[in-house]
Amino acid sequence: MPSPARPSLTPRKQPRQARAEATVDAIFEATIQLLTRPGAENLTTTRVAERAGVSIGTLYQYFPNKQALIYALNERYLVALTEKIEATCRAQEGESAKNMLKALIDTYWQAKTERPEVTRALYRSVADLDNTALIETFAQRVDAATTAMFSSASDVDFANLAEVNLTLVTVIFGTVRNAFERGLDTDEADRLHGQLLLMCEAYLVCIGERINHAGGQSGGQD
Amino acid sequence: MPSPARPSLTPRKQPRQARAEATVDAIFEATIQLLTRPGAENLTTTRVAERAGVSIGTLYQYFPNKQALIYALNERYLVALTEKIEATCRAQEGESAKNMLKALIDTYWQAKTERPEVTRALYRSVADLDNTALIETFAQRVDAATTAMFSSASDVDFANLAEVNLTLVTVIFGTVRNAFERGLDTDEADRLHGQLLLMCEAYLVCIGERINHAGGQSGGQD
Amino acid sequence: MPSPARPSLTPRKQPRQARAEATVDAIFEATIQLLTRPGAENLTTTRVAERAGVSIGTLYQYFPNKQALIYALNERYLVALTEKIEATCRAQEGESAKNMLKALIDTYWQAKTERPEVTRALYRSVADLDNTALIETFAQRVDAATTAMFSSASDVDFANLAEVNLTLVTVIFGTVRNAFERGLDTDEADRLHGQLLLMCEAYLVCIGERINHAGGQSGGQD
Amino acid sequence: MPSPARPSLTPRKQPRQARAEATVDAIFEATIQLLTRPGAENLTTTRVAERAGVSIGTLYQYFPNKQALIYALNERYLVALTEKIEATCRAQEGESAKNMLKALIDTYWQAKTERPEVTRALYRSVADLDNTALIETFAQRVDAATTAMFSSASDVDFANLAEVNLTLVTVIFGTVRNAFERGLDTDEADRLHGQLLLMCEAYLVCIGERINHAGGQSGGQD
DNA sequence: TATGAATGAGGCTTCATTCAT
DNA sequence: CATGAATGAAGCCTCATTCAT
Repeated sequence: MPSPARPSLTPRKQPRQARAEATVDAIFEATIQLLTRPGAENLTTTRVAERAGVSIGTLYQYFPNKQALIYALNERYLVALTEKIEATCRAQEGESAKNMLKALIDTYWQAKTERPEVTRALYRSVADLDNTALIETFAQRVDAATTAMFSSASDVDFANLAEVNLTLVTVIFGTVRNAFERGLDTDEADRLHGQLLLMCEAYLVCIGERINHAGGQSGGQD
Repeated sequence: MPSPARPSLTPRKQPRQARAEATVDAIFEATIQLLTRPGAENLTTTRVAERAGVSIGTLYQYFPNKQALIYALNERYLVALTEKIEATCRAQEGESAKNMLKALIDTYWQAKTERPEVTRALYRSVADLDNTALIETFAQRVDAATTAMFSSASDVDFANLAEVNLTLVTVIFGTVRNAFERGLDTDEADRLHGQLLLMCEAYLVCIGERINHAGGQSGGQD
Repeated sequence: MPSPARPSLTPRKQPRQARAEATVDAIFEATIQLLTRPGAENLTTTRVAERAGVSIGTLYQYFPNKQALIYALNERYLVALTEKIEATCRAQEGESAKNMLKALIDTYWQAKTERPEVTRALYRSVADLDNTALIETFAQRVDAATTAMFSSASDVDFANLAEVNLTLVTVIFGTVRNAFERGLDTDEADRLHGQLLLMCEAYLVCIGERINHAGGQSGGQD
Repeated sequence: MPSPARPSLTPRKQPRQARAEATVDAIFEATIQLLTRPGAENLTTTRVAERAGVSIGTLYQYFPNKQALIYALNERYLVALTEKIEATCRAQEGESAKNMLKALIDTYWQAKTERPEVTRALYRSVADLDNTALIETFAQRVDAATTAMFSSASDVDFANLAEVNLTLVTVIFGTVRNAFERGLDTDEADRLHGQLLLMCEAYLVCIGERINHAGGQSGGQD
């Protein structure tokens, strides 16, 4: 993957026919399979094509180069992840902050945990890819979604929403990833999961925002 | 790069003469330089040797293969980081939990921030290296150090030290890394740094351990 | 080159298109040419590809490594040699033992002599190759062929065919190779050729089998 | 082992002191050990020196280059083998031809069989060495020895001693080597050994020389 | 559009050999 | 004399990519 004169990362053509879409899917699937096998560093376009059951020429019909393939794969993953988070955020509109935290943590934790090898593989795959733009794009979408969610909390009024949101999002996502990389066993992971929620709640209490444990009755004039 | 028939990652020979030690240092330095340049995926043994001002053969006298070089570099970094943390922990013996948290976060944050490109480069460099063992070794040393520190806190008695320690360590390290990867500007970073400390303190309060918030006011003669 | 974790010696892909077959032939031919030049120890994949007029990548499309190339070349040679011997054996069915011996010796002698540099080169090329299996396979085919031939001899009935066959085959092939390696001049070689035949005939007489030197005159109803 | 401008093959200096002789012996022994291990193709001067317990510099004090080492090793082996054969020949002076044949075959067979891996290894080691001269030198010595022996046979008068001698020597040495390479089991080898002797005897009979099977009893006036 | 044979720059690594200490 | 750090030419092989069919 030589980087000077970085080539286009956008797919070469959009699959218009069903057949083409199936091909692209097969290629993605093959890539993931190879990526999640030991020896993933051996990911080669030839092997991807082989496993996808298409010729190498066909692969290059859909992706102008290897980086574009990896980029597209990560994009796909990030889109799905982001959409999950957005869905969670929408579903929590108007809920209590505590519920929001719980839902956010659960969603992210589960997303990272359900196919751990895939997560790990994707982390590795982007090592030498300039995916800053990708990351940023999706970070913004996530920030927007969580910000909107928290601003609708039924029981809290955030004085400095931006700061709190950044803190929570950074802590949650960072902690989950770290937990993930430490290879904790299920038991430890579960307990950590719980403690993370506790910590985030404690944070909200601490920053002086009143959480109406009792529900909305005490204030509500907002 | 971990594949069946994993080649040895241990250095080939220990430098015995002073000359040899200088050589190894030059190789490490050259590796870091190449790693922190854009196009880091182009790290090649040839270029490392070139930049280190030694022949390629000399490089291979000390490292049996490219992976071993990267591995050794990471080990070196982790050793230094771990030792810093251990020093911090020892220095905080008997202090208040709040001071401990502050010291721990500061130490780690600074370690990651002072040569950010190096940090970033090392993260990337290990992408396809089986460094699980390395990580685990140092995670244990760090856990031991922080556990010892927290257990000596002057103002708190942890009912479940292991769990609390794991939580704090995972949250702090994960958050710092994530903050770091998001490429926050200095201002955001500073605020996040503060909020992280706040959150950890709040966590300690929340789990029911009594922290003397009042510090001096309740008694004052401390 | 046989080492632990022996790499595959089987060709990588079968040529499907005519173009590909020509390529493989060119590679074989180039290998032989390089092998038969003085300095044969300098056989390198790069030079083979160069002389064959193909790129080094193409060579590796068909042979997974250098050993596989040498192995395939030897296999090819042994197949040809074995087939020649089998043909000779078939042609001698029902002949007299003496004729059989003559035909066998002549065939082998000629096969070794007609392109002596090739023979010599192949002997050298396999020096560090685990070709035991190859040798064994062809030794068995040859044994089978000669055994069948001798068992059909018109004038002899072998009491212990297996032993006699092994002896004759080992002596003939060993002697020819040795004669060959001694670098005898034509004259010496010719005389040795004759003496070898004589010796084998004498052996048959000696082991008590009746050879009808006189042809049919003695009776022949046996 | 690059061959152009073939460097000197003669040892650099003769060991004069006992210490030096021990060093050379250690180097030879180490070479044989490495040569007889699987992976013998990996014979390197560094490894030889290591195993011999001397520095690489010391090795080069005694051998100007790697080829010279291998050459010297083979020379040593051939000298020993030749001397064994010469001794046998001297011991058989005046004996019957049959006894001579038996002694010669036995000697050679045993020499090849007693350390088969060494034999095999040496065969391999010379693959890319121009040892023609070596071979020739020792072939001549052996020829001289066997010729002298046969000419002293008590019971035979060779009309064409040179031809007979060449034939016998070529057949015997070639057959033994071939038997050796076929990897025969002990049983087969033993029988072949016997048959080879038989064949050589039959040859002598056949070429019209009278062998006094009865030994001296029939006349003794010779 | 699909195929797969061909390409070749360039990566990793070895190892015979030298020479300053 | 011995040592062993350093050398660097050169070998093997991979793999992203192209293009004729």
